[in-house]
Parts: sequence; C-alpha cells; structure tokens
Amino acid sequence: MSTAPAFKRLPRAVREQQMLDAAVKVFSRRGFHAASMDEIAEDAGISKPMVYAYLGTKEELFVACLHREGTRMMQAIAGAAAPDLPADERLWRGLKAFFGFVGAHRDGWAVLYRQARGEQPFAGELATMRARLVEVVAGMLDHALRAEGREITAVDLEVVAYALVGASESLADWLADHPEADPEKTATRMMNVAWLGAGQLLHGVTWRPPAG
Amino acid sequence: MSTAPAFKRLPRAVREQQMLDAAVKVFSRRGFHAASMDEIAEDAGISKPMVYAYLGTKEELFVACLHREGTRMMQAIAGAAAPDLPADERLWRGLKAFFGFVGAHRDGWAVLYRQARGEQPFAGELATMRARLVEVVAGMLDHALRAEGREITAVDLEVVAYALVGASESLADWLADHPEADPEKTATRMMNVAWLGAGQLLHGVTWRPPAG
DNA sequence: GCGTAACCCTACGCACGAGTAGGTATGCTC
DNA sequence: GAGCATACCTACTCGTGCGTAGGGTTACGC
Repeated sequence: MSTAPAFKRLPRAVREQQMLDAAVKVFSRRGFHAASMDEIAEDAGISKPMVYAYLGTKEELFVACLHREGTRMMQAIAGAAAPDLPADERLWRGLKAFFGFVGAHRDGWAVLYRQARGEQPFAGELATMRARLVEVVAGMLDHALRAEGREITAVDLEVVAYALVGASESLADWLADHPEADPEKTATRMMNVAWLGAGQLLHGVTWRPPAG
Repeated sequence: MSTAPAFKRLPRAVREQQMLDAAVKVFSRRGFHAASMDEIAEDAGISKPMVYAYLGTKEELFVACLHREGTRMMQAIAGAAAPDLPADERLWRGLKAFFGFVGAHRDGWAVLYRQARGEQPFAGELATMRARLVEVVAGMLDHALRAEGREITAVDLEVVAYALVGASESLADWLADHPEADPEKTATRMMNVAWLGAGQLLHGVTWRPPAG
C-alpha cells in the first residue's frame, strides 16, 4: 500500500494533446527561446522527461505545435471555401473562416506564427503552409480569369496572390493585438481591399508607372 | 618599442558604426538568440567588452540596429514621397523607395525585421515604426478623400492603411527571399493591388457581404 | 497471479553564452 | 614629458536551461 499518486496515468494520445496545449500556451506567452521545457512540462501537469519521450526536443515540439495549429487552420478554411463556388464567394468565405479562426485563437495561433517567421529552423515549415495558401488563392484568381477568357503571367498571378495572403496575415496580426475587434468585420475590410483591387485587375484594368 | 599592435585605435563614432554593421550581419544570419556577442565582436574586429562599453547589452544592441536601419528606411521613403504631390503619385514613389531600400538591403533589413516581430522586447519598437507608416498612408488616403468631398470612419481608414502596409511588408519579405526579383517591378505589382483597390474605395465603391 | 510493457518520476551533467573585473597601451593637452 | 582620458585587451564568473541516466509503479494480457 503506497500513498495514492496525485497524478493519473493516461494513454499516450491524451497526454500528447495536453502537452501540445501547454506548449502552445507557453510558447505564445514567452516566445520560443524564453519558453522553458520545465514550464511547459509543469503546465501540462507532467514531468519533463515525458515531454522528451513523446514529442522530442524543443525544436521538434515547436514544429509539432505549428503543425497541429496550422493543419486546424487549413481545415477551417478548406471546409468553408468549397471549390464549386464563384471566386468572390470563395474568397469571402475563406477570409471569414481565416479571420474567425485567428480571432478564436488570438493568443495561440497568431503568436506562434509570429515566432516562426523569425527563427530559421521553422521558416521552412511556415513557407510550406503559406505556399499552399498562395496556391489556393492563385488558383482561385486564375479560374476567375479563364472564365472571362483572359490570361495573366504565372509570376504576376503568384505575386498578386502573395500580396493578398500577406495583407491578410498582417490584418490577422492586427486582429490578434486588438481583442475588441470583430473578426468578421475585419474580414469584410480585407475583402474590400482585396476584391475591389483584384476585381479591377481581373477586368483588365491595370496601373502603369508614369513614364520617366 | 613594443610589437606593433594588429589593431588600430579608432574614434568611438567609427567603431560604433563598425559594431552595428557587424551586429546587423550576424543578427540577420543567425537570428537574435542564436547570435552570440562573441561572434559580433569578432566580426567587428574588436573584443567583447568594447561592444558592451559602447552599445550596452545584447538587447540594447539589437534595438540600436533596428533603430538605425529603420531610420534609414523612413528617410528613404520620406525623401521620395513629397507631401505636395497627388496621392497616387506619393504612394507610387513611396512604394518604389520602400522596395528599393529592401532590395538593396535584402540580408540586412528584412531579416532584422522578421526577428523583431517575434520577440516581445522589440515588438514595441517595431510597432512605433509601423504606426508612423500607417499614419502616413492613412493621411494620404484621407487627403485624397477630402479632395473628393467624401468621408470615411477613422477606423476604416486605419484598417485599410494597415492592410496596405501589411501587404507591402509581406511583399518585402518575398523580395528578400527572391534575389533575382526586381524591386521596381515588385513595387508596380503592389501598386496595382493597392491603388486599384484603394482607388475603388475612394470612389465610393464598397463591397458588402452577401445577406445571411 | 505473474510477466511485461507502458507510464512516470527525481535528480543530475554539462555546455553555452551574457556580462564583468581588472589591467595595459596610446595619443592628446599643457 | 607628466597627466589624463580614451581605446582596448585577456580571462574569468555564474546563471540558466536543455537533455538524460537510472529507477519506480500501475495496468493489461494470458
């Protein structure tokens, strides 16, 4: 007869999720480097070696966080923007889903994301995700273009898509820093800038630099 | 007669610039945390205590880098976008100056900038700079609006400005990662998205979410 | 009921890098 | 050429936090 342990033995899958929850929380609050594995372990209600046993080193743990949250976000967007809708409708729904997700995870995703931009080890992971987003947006624009019998070079298409994704990311940052702001209203504003701009381009209106 | 020292005695102002040059280089390559003061000192051709004596702690050094580079950038933009020009001309010149600057400092500014977004201690410094930019852009749009006898809420104005600045920042990131890309061409593309979009808004065209 | 695998812990080693103590050489002023 | 400020160095201290060694306990199959 030993004293009843204060902790519960839980299956691996459950603990892993708890650890990831804790890691997202701590990484967000402190930043990648200032976060300590001890704090993450404590927050998860577990001891440090368990974290190493299940999720590996600190870097691997961070990538795991990024991956889980990123996948969730992509699913939220993909689920909202059905591919058979017209382009503007898809863009609108995608934006709404995106800002809705960020709004619901202000302290989680957005901050994790900011971290990842800086540290080289994670830039790749992030670039992959962004590339997927850009591809989706570019595909959307291209589809709308072809429907009008128009063409545009692949690079131009990519850059426009990149600008739109970038603008959205920045507004997401802004949203994360403004707890009082409404995600849907932010999405509307983004749609205004993005669609009216992209819409003009789609109709063949282009801006040209003044001569000289 | 002592052996001639390998180093030269230089006035403080000169050494400080050398140190900042080295710091920008090392911070960019390694990231804030992975960069060591030893490496920065070595790269500057000086010993560590000199860095501490002149520029202070690691954080202070980083802020000094950010400040110098940021000031240079703001000057480049301000010098290009004279306030008496029409709004579209100002925006175009500002964008050209901005992307020109980033293109000329690909490894310096852009990476430094990315670092600062993540680490809390520097977020403030960065936010200040961004706020100045947003203010300038918002003022530009507001001016153009009033010239047409139109009005818009301050928040909407700020968010649109924020989106434009954000999109530009993202394209700057893209530019930094694509050594072959042409800064002016990138500025043109940004102008297309920004101005056609903003231009529509300025003419009273707005996008509204579908009902339901 | 008994072996074995899965969970889980306490306690440490150890490297790394920020920041400092204390001292030396050089040039400038009068 | 004595005095003084400035430029500069070598060689440490010391905290912090990643990652691990080694061992205990509970559940589950058979």
